[in-house]
Amino acid sequence: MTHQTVGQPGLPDDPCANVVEPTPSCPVEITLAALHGRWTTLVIREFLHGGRTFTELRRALPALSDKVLSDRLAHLTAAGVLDRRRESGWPPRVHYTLTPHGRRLGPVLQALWDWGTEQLPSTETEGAPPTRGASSVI
Amino acid sequence: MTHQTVGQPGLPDDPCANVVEPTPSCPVEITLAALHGRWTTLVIREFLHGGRTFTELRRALPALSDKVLSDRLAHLTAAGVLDRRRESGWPPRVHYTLTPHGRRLGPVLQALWDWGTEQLPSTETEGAPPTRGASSVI
DNA sequence: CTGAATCCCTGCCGATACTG
DNA sequence: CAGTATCGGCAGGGATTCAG
Repeated sequence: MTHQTVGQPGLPDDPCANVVEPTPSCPVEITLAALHGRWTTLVIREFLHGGRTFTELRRALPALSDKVLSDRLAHLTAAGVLDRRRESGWPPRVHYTLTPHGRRLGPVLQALWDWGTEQLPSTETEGAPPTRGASSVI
Repeated sequence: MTHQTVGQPGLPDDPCANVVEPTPSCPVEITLAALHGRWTTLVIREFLHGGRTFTELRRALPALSDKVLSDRLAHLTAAGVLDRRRESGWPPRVHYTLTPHGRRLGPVLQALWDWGTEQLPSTETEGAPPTRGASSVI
């Protein structure tokens, strides 16, 4: 996405901050691409609690089909978020863990969470009913 | 998405942190929904530099079609990110600005940017070539 | 000037069935 | 056990055209 936030120092004049169309090389796009797809963030959440095997994930997320779970794991592995390790022995098991890079998604998800829990301040036009608060989850 | 990051205090046992399927009421989903869609983050970037009119945005992002720009503005307005104000006079112009809520997307985009610029550390299995660094933007 | 309506096309998601 | 192959449905995105 090629942004730079308000007055924030640190990314003063990155050339990417001026692109005029979506490009996969933009850092914001890279991150959004890593998080892209339904279920992806829920899968990552599971890993923030520790390593998991395919079956453990399937039990943790029963509504997620094998195919999509497989897709997500492959995608996250390719993105450098997960580390895939075949355990020797029988039955064959594959153990996934967050890479150090993947672990640093924690603050990113925290930022997403924080914004999502924020009340919509009634500063838009009138007084928006505060029914969209953070209290009613699921 | 119903996460809670690693050991981070602040969201200790939010009920949403345990959902087993994607739900629109999860804070992470709310934020990702606000950012959802191609061009969306680029549009937000424009607003981090100040208010804009439809035409100004069209000039800033020439490759963005009118329809999609219109869609994005409507979507961001509905999400409480933008404030839409019809300017009286002729020709009719509409001025958009970030709401306070929308302005707080700055840190979120910063977090996304930061993760995207991070080097993939060669700690995954072997030595991954650092060809995916943050240096080559657009 | 600022969109809304329409059409087509592509890519994602889910379900099912099959393999090392 | 841990995936891959295939298919269908549906929503997103782009181009074009029309309206307030």
